Amino acid sequence: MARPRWLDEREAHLWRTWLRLNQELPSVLEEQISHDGLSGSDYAVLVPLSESPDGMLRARELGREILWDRSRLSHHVSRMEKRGLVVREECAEDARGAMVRMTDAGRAAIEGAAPGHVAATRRHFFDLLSDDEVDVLTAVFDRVLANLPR
Amino acid sequence: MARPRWLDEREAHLWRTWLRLNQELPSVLEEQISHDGLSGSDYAVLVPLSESPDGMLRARELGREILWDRSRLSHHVSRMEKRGLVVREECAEDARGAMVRMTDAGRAAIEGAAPGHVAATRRHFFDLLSDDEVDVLTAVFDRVLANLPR
DNA sequence: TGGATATCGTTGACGCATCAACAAAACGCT
DNA sequence: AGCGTTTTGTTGATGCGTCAACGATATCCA
Repeated sequence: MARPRWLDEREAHLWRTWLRLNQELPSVLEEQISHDGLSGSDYAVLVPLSESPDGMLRARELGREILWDRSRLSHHVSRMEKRGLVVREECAEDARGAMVRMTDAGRAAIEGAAPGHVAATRRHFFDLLSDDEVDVLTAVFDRVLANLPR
Repeated sequence: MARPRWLDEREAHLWRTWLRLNQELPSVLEEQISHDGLSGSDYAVLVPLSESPDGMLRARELGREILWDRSRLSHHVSRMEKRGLVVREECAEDARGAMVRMTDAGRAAIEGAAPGHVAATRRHFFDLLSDDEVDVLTAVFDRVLANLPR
């Protein structure tokens, strides 16, 4: 760890590109989502809710899905609640728990935003990839993710 | 744009993995950098400065390199200045401009942090990639980046 | 059963990012 | 030269993310 091998030119280029892409692509997609009155965070919260049976998840579960800590989720749910996108309810089987339920307005919001978001995702990402490249990226990302701590 | 093709299962998997990786890998690396008393933002600012001739860049240039807007850079430079990592100086050829110069303490900080950061980058990323995969990722990322608006 | 421990969600404080407004200086056009 | 426009950097207000502390409940284990 004291004197690691430095990155060679190819690696350095890839790394810079990766960093740049991670800054720019999300911000382009965020901007697209915002046209429909949602932030990227709103969208992240609403997706798992929309995929769940009653549009409802326990806060803990929801946080686990999107990798948010409890505090961040609680704060953001409060804001979304004020805007009428979700509501909190008591958790039947665990009195500590809180359920987060999507409102009709919430469902309408994400259903309105999703097509544009998917289209943007295609336009800026998938349309530019060959099938083989999708395979390589999937393999690499899965491997890197699996190797991360925790 | 009204009814785009939805993502198929392969694409959806890759997309979720990509989102997850973009959340987790930076946070793992940030945590590593923070061991050396720097934030990821500090590091981002110090890298271009350390690569520039006198450890000095015009604010505009610096912001362009790391894709930060002026306001963010100005605020962050103010904080770094208080901590003695950089100093502001007047710009000779443009009286509007501001130069940002790395102090000795700033150089010491990034030189102290860089080896660990590079090691972490290897451990969590490059060590897991084959040469061919580096090539594919480079090609893909360059292409995606070139296709982004602006 | 009871007391220690762990988990869950909320809250308030703080730091950082973003946005709009601004002043100063440079540029462009006639 | 002169006036409008553009660029540059700073500032203050606002909103979000993170952290530590907390009360409430559930779980564990003797």
